[in-house]
Amino acid sequence: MRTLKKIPTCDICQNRYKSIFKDLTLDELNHVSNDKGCSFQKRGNVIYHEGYRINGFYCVNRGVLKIYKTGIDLREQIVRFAQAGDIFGYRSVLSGDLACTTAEVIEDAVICFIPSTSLFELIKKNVNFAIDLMQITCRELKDANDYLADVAQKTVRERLAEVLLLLKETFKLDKDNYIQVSLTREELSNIVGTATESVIRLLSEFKTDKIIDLDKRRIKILDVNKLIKVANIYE
Amino acid sequence: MRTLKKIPTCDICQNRYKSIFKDLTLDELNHVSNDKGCSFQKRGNVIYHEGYRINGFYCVNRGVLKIYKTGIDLREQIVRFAQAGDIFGYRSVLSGDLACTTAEVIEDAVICFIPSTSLFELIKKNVNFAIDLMQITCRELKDANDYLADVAQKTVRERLAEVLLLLKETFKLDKDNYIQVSLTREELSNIVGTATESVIRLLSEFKTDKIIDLDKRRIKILDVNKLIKVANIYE
DNA sequence: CGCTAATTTGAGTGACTTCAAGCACAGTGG
DNA sequence: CCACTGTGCTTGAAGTCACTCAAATTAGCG
Repeated sequence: MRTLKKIPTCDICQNRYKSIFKDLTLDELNHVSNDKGCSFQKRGNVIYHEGYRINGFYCVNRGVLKIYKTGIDLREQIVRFAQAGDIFGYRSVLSGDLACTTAEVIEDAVICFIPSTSLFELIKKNVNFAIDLMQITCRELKDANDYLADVAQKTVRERLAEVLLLLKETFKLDKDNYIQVSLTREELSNIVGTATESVIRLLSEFKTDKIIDLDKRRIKILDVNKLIKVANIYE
Repeated sequence: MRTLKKIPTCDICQNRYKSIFKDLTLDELNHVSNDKGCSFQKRGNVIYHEGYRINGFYCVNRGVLKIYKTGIDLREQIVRFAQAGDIFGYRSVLSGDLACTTAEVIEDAVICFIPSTSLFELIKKNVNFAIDLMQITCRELKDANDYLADVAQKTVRERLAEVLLLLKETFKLDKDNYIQVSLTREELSNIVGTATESVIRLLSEFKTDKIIDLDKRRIKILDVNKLIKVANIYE
């Protein structure tokens, strides 16, 4: 961890208009900018730990984090990712209880910290901000419920296929059409909710079936429709 | 469904102070009371269907509902219950998209309907209401994430034990210490995320082990500590 | 009407199958 | 050299299917 000397101010932040701060006035935005802290964080760094109190929330300037719960036998269950423009840690601040997840950097990141007082001020001052915040929470809630039903009902094979599609949507593709995120097989298994070996086996099956292509940790989806079929998704 | 002639007004509602409306002024409350509709609903009635648009949210005056998602093969996944004082359907209203769950009555209920315009008015007028609403959403989000990790990592046996403990907390006990809710084995399996037969088998195992007692659909927890052990819960 | 008969619904059991976890171990590469 | 990936093998948990039994609903009908 390294506190940045040159803190990226919010008004010129690239993520401004796709972030929760999009509806702030310039004045409100500058307030946030003044109140916030900012740091550089390397892969593996933990921003906050499950069970600890946090007195503010975080906004990702760049980089990627995994947000996970620690289950039985210390096994991680990844519940979501956070990348440029995303906020995390706000749930604990809003509900005033301890962090129920851990946030860990998986791609070197620059992360801003906004104290909870600023958050509540914004909610009070700017109703559109409050509604935006609710919508983010609601979106997360919907995703969580959707995924809950999947995990409870689908096979590991179906879930892995679905997770690959989800990763594709979340992280977009690089120039070679590989999904732009580097996850270990274990991390993948911690999203799907299965054993690492199962992920390895299924991935190589998918590769044999020409559904995906693998290059180390990089994954390219060759046949989206087949993958959708395997994932058992209609709609 | 039957529209009630005598609508229970919010100001004298028994659930007022444990509901989302606890921080409203009397004036605001009367506004809600004027805008709302109210109906009597029998077991089996569906209040709204997954995939449909709803232009308001619901508040339970009395009775119990299950809120579920429909997964593959039309199998239900119950994500939560709603009972006296609880609101439901608000997520779709806030995020402005289609209902992602179905709400069905499992114990004859009286349900009020508050149009979305009233909801947004309240958010704009009363910041404490807005914060309360956020906290409810956050609580639901936490529960969903917690349960996601469980379903992904725990065995059916552990999950059933956990669900029984959850039901005990949610529905309290009657005079004979039975959990005050009547669920079919299939509904139980739709919470746990397993086959009906598995629930039946495990329940009778728990009974043999003197952990619970069964009387038709009624369930009594005889040994909470044992159940906690089976559920693999520390903390 | 009241009283069976017929049908449906839910609970429970047993036999069988399969998915996926777990373990042990062998590469591989940063 | 350690963390990660990959493979083979075994085993057990849990799903599926097929069925019985009991209770509750509905239909039939004298």
